[in-house]
Amino acid sequence: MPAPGRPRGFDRDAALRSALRLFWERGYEAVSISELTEAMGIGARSLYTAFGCKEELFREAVELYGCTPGLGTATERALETAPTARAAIEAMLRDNAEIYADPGSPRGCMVVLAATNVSEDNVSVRLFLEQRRRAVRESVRARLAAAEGEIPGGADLDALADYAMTVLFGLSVQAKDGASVTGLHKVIDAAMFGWDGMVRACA
Amino acid sequence: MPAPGRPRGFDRDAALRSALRLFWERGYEAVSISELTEAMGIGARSLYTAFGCKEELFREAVELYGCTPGLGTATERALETAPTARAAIEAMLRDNAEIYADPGSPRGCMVVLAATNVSEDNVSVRLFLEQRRRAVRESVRARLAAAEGEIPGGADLDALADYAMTVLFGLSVQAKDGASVTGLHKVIDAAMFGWDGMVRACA
DNA sequence: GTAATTCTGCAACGATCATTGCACAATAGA
DNA sequence: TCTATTGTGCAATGATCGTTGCAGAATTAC
Repeated sequence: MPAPGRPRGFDRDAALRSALRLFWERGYEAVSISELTEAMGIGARSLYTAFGCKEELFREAVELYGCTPGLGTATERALETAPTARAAIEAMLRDNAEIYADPGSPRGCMVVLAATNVSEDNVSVRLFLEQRRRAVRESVRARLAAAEGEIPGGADLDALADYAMTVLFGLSVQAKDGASVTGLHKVIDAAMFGWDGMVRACA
Repeated sequence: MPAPGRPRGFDRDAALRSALRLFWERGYEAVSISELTEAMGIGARSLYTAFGCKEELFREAVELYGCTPGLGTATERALETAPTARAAIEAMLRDNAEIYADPGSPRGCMVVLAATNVSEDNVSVRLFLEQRRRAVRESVRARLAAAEGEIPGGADLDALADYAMTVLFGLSVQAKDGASVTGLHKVIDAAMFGWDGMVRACA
């Protein structure tokens, strides 16, 4: 049963995907409504009717990024499926590295890079992504806390989680600067030595 | 001997410092000329007479950031004065961490954060900072190459340098998200285990 | 003094920003 | 067919963007 009124003349999901790519590539403020409408193939009026305003569109795009297989779900998936905490962290880093450096997509993580530079009017957008980053950190922290026996009791789980997140953040900048997938994997090789050393030191 | 013509009615260096802080805090495009003129205490016409245009002002601000003791010089200084490559990397990370989380300054590194989101018109600004980041990486790489005997011959200096830069980049994001100095130092504790493991693995 | 030079305040420039009012089109249910 | 509801194209909104022309002020060199 379709809703009453004139039906929408475009594919809302496809339009949102176009907006996602643009926001991901350049960030919130650096993308204008006119660029969005052109990329989405719709008029400004339709954009506002369908998505509310620019910020709501951005938030929807971020949500889509977060729940799209092969993009935002990689982290959660890695944390859930890996058999050990160490493997979970390594899988999170490596799977994301592949995504960050994928030649067919914007480089780096949208959640890390898409709202770094905002004016005073749009601080809320920056805080929105900051909160998403914090949520990822908490997922990582929770995975470490659930690793019975694997991590010695004296280990600083907060420090371990922050370390993993720091490397993850850094990978986004590296990818944006043009780093290759193999280069990122070598970085992760080193990073996992850091994990091992940290865990061993607290044994 | 002063130059002919009407003398400048403001302190150019002080005005540049004000612009630096603003650009550092929010980034290139998120700061408007009117905000700059207000912070610098001058009219728009004086800004353009003294600095040329917004991009030139930004570049000068970045140069100032780079050559200011306690800001951009920390990295170079750490690389030059530390007795070993390992100590150089650690000092670079720790000294920068102190700067990134300094409560009296904008959080994170200006070179890493100030031109992440730019429109198509200002790609040159992003590339300008990208080049500065690359230059830092080359300094790190050179310091590693100069560490005779300390690092085994089979070690991948590029990977080690990229790893150090990745952690350094990540620290900026962490600081921007509100991480404490002690939190950053704990991250660096873990990161240095990564260095040791990487070096030992290639022995 | 005069000329040359540089800086500054004012007021504007055209362009673009995100957003919306309005008339009309296109559907559903009655 | 009539009403209710929703989407769309057009054209505009006021605001702000970075930048500049111009007249006059302030200095040096002569």
